[in-house]
Amino acid sequence: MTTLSHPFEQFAERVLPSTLGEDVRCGFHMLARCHPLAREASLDFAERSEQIVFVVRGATKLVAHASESRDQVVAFHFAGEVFTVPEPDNYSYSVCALRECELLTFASPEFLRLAEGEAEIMRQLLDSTKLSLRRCREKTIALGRKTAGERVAVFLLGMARRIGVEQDGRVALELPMSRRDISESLGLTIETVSRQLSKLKDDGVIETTGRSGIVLLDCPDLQRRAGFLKRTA
Amino acid sequence: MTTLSHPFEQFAERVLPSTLGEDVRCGFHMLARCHPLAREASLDFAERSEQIVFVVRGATKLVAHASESRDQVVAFHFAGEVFTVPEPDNYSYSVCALRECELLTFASPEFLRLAEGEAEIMRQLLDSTKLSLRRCREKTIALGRKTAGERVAVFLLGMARRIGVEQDGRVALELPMSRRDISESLGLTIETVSRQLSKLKDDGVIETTGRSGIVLLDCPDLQRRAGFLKRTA
DNA sequence: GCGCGGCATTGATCTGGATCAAGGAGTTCA
DNA sequence: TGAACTCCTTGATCCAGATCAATGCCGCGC
Repeated sequence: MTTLSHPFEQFAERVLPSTLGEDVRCGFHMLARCHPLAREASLDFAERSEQIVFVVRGATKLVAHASESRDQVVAFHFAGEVFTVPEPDNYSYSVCALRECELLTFASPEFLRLAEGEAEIMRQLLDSTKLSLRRCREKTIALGRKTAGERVAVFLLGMARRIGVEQDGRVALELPMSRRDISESLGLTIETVSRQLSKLKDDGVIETTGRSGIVLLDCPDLQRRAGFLKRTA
Repeated sequence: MTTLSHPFEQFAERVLPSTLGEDVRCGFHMLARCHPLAREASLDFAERSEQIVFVVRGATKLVAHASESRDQVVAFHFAGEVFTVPEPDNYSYSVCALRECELLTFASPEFLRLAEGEAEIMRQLLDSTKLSLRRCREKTIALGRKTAGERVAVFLLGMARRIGVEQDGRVALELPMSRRDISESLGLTIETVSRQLSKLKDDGVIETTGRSGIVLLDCPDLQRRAGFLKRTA
């Protein structure tokens, strides 16, 4: 990845087809808003229309505000991902930086007007929306039917697939989110998440280093603890 | 609505643009599979690719199977709606008829190949996927952060908007799903749902008639009980 | 390096909703 | 129209995870 290129270039390379006409490309460029975000800073779209967000660099959480001091982390998103922030209705949503971050945002109606004729972009948008939907449904299953231990196992396996580094069977993770973020994502409390992680450590399934480092020592065991369907291999 | 027309006609009228070429339209027709479903019958896509489903008539639930006897109702869908059933991964999904039903299904990859050049259809598909995503996120918030009482209130208000009949301030509902379906949707037990409904009845917020009839007498009160953000009117 | 502040862990207690266990009321079908 | 089945409601008890309360430890700033 060319780390020093302009944010829009990164977006274009990832999302826009190379055959795209210069005028349309320019339209997207005009529409793009760049947001450098410090750690813990958040983007609030309270008054605005649906937004399309591209994570140029860093890691983010999409948070829904149910009421004072009751936030639900709806999703985590990492560099290179595209996602949609709904306009506020029963809840208001905001995007918060887990680490220092660079985001590109587009007002959705204008984006769609530009993209409508471009089959490739529409396809990309549909794909990323379907990916979000799939993840959200899996979260629904976890929150509706799983125990604390299962939820934590599901979380670790999901993060391993997305940001893990495999090395001889083990997977090393550098979690960008705090225990609070994890608990607000899993519908648990900080204490319960901590206890479950301690239990996994005691059982020799994971190792932790500092606050954010986790090594998954036994993924098959975690898989069993996650309460997934038995793979009908 | 012309109740006796062929299922595919209903789909075409709702989803396909009137300007669509006869050959493409014919392609969709070839791809469509019609499924008349009796009450409680379900369509299982265990071995197949992602599916696009159109509800011609009736009411359905999308169910995820987490493990034996632990099902989560991911969504309800009513006549005229389009939704996507993911291909099985950690969970397997099925669509189940709440009442006698008629469904039209399409294998997603083939559908997309046909739709790719048709901006209007892609737009519709994106819109219905975003609607599913929005509802799924709201469910996530409910399951992650809300009490039993709040979840039931959210459920009733949601159903009121979708299948309620308003008459002088009250909203009459004829729920097509059982208490079990509701509990599996809200991540609760049958008993808890029943108790919460009884409480609402005692408090004069709703009235029930038979097993499936519910009248919402005081929607503002329900709104308060749902634990939504205060509307910053 | 060292001390400070916030995050994480660990322990003790409490509680909302699950589970277990009967009854009661709607539907259906003879 | 009534018998039987299924679904729903209501009550009693239990428990996973929340809440309350210290303590410990990492990481930053000086």
